[in-house]
Amino acid sequence: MKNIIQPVKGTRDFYPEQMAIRAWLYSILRQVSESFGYQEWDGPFIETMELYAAKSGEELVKEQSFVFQDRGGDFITLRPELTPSLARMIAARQNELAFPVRWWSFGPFWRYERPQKGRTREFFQWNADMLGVNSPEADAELIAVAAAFLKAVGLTPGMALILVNNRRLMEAEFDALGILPEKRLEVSGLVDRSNKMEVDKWEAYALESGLSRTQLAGLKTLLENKELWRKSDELVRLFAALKALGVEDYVRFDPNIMRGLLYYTGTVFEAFDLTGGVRRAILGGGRYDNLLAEVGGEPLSGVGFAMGDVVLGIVLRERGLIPSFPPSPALTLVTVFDESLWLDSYALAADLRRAGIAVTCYPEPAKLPRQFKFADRMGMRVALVIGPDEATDGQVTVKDLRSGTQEIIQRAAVAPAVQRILASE
RNA sequence: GUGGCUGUAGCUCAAUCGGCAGAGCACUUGACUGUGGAUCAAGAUGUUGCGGGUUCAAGCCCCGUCAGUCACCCCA
Repeated sequence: MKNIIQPVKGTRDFYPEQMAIRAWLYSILRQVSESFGYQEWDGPFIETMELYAAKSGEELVKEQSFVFQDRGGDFITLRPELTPSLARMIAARQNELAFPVRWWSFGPFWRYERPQKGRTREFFQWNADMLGVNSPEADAELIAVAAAFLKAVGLTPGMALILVNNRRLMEAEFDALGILPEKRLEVSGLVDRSNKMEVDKWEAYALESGLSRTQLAGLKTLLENKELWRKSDELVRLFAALKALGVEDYVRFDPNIMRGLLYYTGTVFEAFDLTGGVRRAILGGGRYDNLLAEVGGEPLSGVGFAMGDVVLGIVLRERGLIPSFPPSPALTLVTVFDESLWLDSYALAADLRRAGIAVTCYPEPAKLPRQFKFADRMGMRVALVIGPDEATDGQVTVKDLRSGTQEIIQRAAVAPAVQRILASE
C-alpha cells in the first residue's frame, strides 16, 4: 500500500464494477439518442489551444484546461468540452453534410479544477446537438431527448425536472426594467445565482452591482413570475411542441435559468434533481447561433446539450437506480479437478463456447472449495465438474449454484442443461 | 485560486490527560482429502500519508508537505 503510486488528482479508476456501470450508461445513451435518429460521432481528445481561445477567451483555457506544449512547441489542450470540436468539424464539411445534422457523442473530457462533490478533473460527457434548424420546435426535440433519457434511467418527473427559459425574453424584460445592455451579463449572473444564495445576501449583492431598488424589485417580481413564458412566442411554441412530444411532465418554465455561457442566444435549459443532495445541474444546454462563425465557418444555428456522468452518477446512486451486474460476464465455471483431468475441463469449456455459452474455465487444478468459492464471488450460476468418476463414464456433474442442486449427465447433454439453468430465473 | 474538515490493517472506524496500536468486515487455514453462500475455531495484517520539531515518551501537540473531502470561485 505504502509505495503504490497515486492516481492523478481528480481522476477515477474504473474497476470492472464501475466499468459495467459506465457501459450500462453508454448503452442507454445510445438507445435514447438513436431512437431520435441521432448519429454517433467523436472528435479528437486533444485540440489546439486556439480552438478554445477563439470562443472562450484565453484566460479560461489556460487556467481551467490541461494545456501542454508538444515537442514542436505547439500548445495542445486536452478537450474541456465538445462543442468547439463540433463547430470545427461541421465547418470543415459545411457544404457536403446533410442538414439538419443530428449528432451525439459520449467520451472523456478534462478540466483543471479543484475536485469536489460532483466535479472531477476527468469526466465523461454525453453531448447531443442539432444544427441547421432554428426553431422552437427543434429546441423542443433536444429537450425531449433529454427527457427520454431521464425516463430511461428511471428518473420520474417527481425526481428530476428540466427547467427552461429563454434569453431573448429575459433581455427584453431587462430592457423594460431599464437595465442597460452592458449590464445584461452581470445581471444574468445574478439571476443564475438567485437560487443558490440566501435572499438578503443576494439582494445586497444585487444593489452592490449597481441595480436600483426599483430595478431589484422589478427583477424579483420577474423571477417569481411563472407565467412569464406566455410573453415569448418562442416559449409558447416550445411548450406546445413539448406537449406534442409527450414530455411536458418533465419540463417547467423557470426564469431563474440563464446559464453562464456567452454563446447561448435563445432557449436555455437545465435538468435538476429536485430533492437530492446535489444541487448541481444534471445536464444543461440551449440554442446557439454564432458558433460556427467563430471557427471560420458560415453562420449556422444549432441547439444542443451536454450531460456529465459524475453528477448523474451521484443522483442515480442516491435514488438506487443503478442496476447491479454480475461480476463475471461468463456465468458458467468449469472446474479443474486435478492435473490429469485438466485438459478434459478445457475441452469441455471449448465445447460449451462452440455452443454459444460464455464459459470460464478455472486456470489450474485447485481445491474444489476454492473453485466453488471463486464461482460464487464472480456471481456465476453454473459450476461443472469432471472428476475421475465422471471421466470414466463420459459424464459431467452440472450444479445449479443458485438452487444448490446438481445432476450427473452425459457430456453431449451438458450444453442444453447449462442453457436451461441460465435461462431460468 | 481562497477557506473548513479528515488522513490509523485490504475496507469501515476505535484508541480516555501525550503513556503497551485495537475492533468489525474482508483475508488465510481448519472443522469439511469431490462442492460455494451459512456457522464455529484458529491465524496473519501496520513506516498511524510523508518530512521535520517539542517531549522521558507523539496516532494524539507544533510547523511544513502531499492526498482526500466539503464549501467558495468557476461551470465551456
